[in-house]
Amino acid sequence: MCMERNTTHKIVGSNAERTRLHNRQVVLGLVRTHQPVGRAEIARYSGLTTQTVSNIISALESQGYLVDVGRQVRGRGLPASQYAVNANGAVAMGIEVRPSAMFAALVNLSGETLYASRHALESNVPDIVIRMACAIMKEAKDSVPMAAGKMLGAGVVMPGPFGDVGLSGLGQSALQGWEGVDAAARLEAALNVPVILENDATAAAVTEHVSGVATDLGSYCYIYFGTGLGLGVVTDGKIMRGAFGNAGELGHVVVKPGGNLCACGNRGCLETYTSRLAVQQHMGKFGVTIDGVDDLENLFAAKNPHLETWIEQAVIPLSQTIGMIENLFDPQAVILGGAMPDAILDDMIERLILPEGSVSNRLGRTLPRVLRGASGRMTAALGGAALVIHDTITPRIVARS
Amino acid sequence: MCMERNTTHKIVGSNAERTRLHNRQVVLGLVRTHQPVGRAEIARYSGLTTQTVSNIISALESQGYLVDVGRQVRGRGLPASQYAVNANGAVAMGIEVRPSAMFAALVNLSGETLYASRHALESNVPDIVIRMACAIMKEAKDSVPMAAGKMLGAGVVMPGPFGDVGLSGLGQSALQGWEGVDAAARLEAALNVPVILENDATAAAVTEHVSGVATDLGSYCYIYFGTGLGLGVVTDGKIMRGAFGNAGELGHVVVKPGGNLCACGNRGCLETYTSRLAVQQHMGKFGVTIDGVDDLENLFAAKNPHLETWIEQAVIPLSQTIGMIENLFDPQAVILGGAMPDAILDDMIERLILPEGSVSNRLGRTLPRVLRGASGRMTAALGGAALVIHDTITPRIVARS
DNA sequence: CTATTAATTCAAATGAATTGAATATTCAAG
DNA sequence: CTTGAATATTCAATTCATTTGAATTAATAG
Repeated sequence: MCMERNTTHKIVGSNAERTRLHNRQVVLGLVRTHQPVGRAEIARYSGLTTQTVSNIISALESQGYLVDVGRQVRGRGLPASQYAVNANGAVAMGIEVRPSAMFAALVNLSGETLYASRHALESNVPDIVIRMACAIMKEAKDSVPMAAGKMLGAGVVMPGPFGDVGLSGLGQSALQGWEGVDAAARLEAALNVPVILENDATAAAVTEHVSGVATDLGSYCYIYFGTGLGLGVVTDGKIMRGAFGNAGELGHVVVKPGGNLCACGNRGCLETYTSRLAVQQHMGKFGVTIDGVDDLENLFAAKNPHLETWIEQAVIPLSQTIGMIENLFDPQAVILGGAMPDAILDDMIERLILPEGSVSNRLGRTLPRVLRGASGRMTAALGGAALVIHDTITPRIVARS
Repeated sequence: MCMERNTTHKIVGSNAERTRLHNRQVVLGLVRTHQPVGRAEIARYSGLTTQTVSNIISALESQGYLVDVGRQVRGRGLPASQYAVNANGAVAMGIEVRPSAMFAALVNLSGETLYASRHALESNVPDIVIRMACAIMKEAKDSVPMAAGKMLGAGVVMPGPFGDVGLSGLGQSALQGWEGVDAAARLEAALNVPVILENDATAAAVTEHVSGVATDLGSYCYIYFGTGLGLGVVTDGKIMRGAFGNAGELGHVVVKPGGNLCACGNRGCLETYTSRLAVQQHMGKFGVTIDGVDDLENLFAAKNPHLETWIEQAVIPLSQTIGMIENLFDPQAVILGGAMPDAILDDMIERLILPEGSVSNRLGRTLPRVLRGASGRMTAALGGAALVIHDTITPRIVARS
């Protein structure tokens, strides 16, 4: 039971201004993935004329998004002036709201963190959260003077699912007092910058696209270990949110009919086997309490046998789930990340027994089927910022060649 | 092991012509979903000016896509001229290629079938298939003279998965001699019309959008009972194909770890419980052979107890799967259809025990969670045609409101 | 040293949407 | 019954971004 998410997608007409915006994004996106790169080359990639690209690149350069990195002699003809994205040409704020704390990060166009913080929350009602968000924003701006006038917006990450659905109110994750609140609008008004609202898994997935292992991927899935277990999906460069913004509720997919009883009422939910909650419960049985990622990291480094047992068991439904994701989404790769130590994620990936019967089990593939993504407690906050950057970088029209 | 599918999506720039094309599609799509409707109303929906909409509608009318259905007095002001799509303003061909036969349909803009046929195939090597496709095309044109000059293209449906993947060569469904063949290009050259290549489930899903239960839906999933079991996914009006065109391999999702052994090597694939293959095998145990949809229909009408037992059992993993689909894709609805009799589909839907723990189990929903779609042996062929129509009707830019 | 190749820029043209004014038709008020 | 407000549509001129075609710059090949 959380705030409503407005995911109404409206079909709209296009005009010269939209065209311009779109082309700017196309050019920026192509420079990002091909940098350093010249105008003529971008023209070839984009299908635009060199003249158009030239105009756009001049504009982007004078606005500080791109930098000229000198000419590159490559055969005959006039050597092309090479351009690259100007890392500090713009910044974005990412704010993750959890029930008892807020995590925030200020990130630049290259995904580098310029500021990060954690603030405790006495309460998570809208007024308090919004006031805290403003304070954080101010603090970030003060500590990074360079960011002045370069703020693209804020990506706010809140626990899903959104709206009043069968999985709402499953305890720990819910925020109070947000029912029926238009969170994006309230935050936008208070912070005075564009605001994007998103769930943790999707935010994390986009981080990987902006600055991570998915930089060159257009279609991939991100399994996010948060409080529960989420799936962020990107297909053809587009984020998949679902009709009501609740796509990717991976934790409550049933992997073992008649298995463990889950808080949602189903039996055999993946979350009861493979998630932070699951590992906490498992370790609890042996009198070990886990408070954060650090605890897990230490236990793993100490080769705690109970933890190893858990991993061995957790990897079985996880392998099955990855096979399912592959067959349903046919991604270029599946990424694992979130609030799990890198070492454990790496270990899990090594132990996976990926099913042969999968469309991702293809001859001649070079990319591994499963990759490790960003992890740590800042992941979701960074993802919020990444979403904002993604929005300025990625165009919305994608046409088949 | 089937032909390669070119699903490379390229980011391209926009220009005046693309803008025009896009806006034409926007207008056509909005007229379709709101017909009968006036110019000013479309302007409001689309965000375009009335002048632009007026120009586009005039053009579409003179090209025969739209028809003026008279003025409608609705309060003050000049009564708006109402427009509707001209059902016979354009037609599309749908061709399904199966190992031993080809099914074809000629369909108009409203999704009405103007011609349908079945042709046996001695062999399914490219040359034979392509020659047959040309013959069918000619036959269709001859039998529907009205179609002359109105052919938008052909949608060719072939069994997936495409490429050399872990699920290839699972027997009955494979076509021979198509390895590495650029099927779309070959067909396009031979048929001399634009060709879209697609798998059965996706094609069926699009049928529902063009003329079925999904006319007003932007995000939905279609569970297709074909030889195997496929999932067609549409999110925000966009077809989800996956990175290699193989998204939606629902049949090989594991619903019961350690369960039935599947031809793909996995254990507990959904296909071994809920599919045409599964019902055939089940009935075979009792000496009943099933050759087509008709056989199933008769058995069901006769209340065959073995068939009823199968349905009872099949519905359990199906319910679980629908829950999974809901949680992963968050669709407005899940549609069931394909090579299963309506009566059986309806019965299955009635018997479903949909999980409570699903993001689709939302308060105040009006649409049922599961709908029955088109069925019958022509479904996939009709879907091919629907894809072509969808392509002319649906714009590719979708922006958030 | 000259011809060729390639990148970039300059200037004018094009195409589609927008803007603003004008016209047509109905409803409602006096 | 007349007049004014509301609504739909059209006409004409303008705007905006891209395209087109010619000119300029700079490197390599011969």
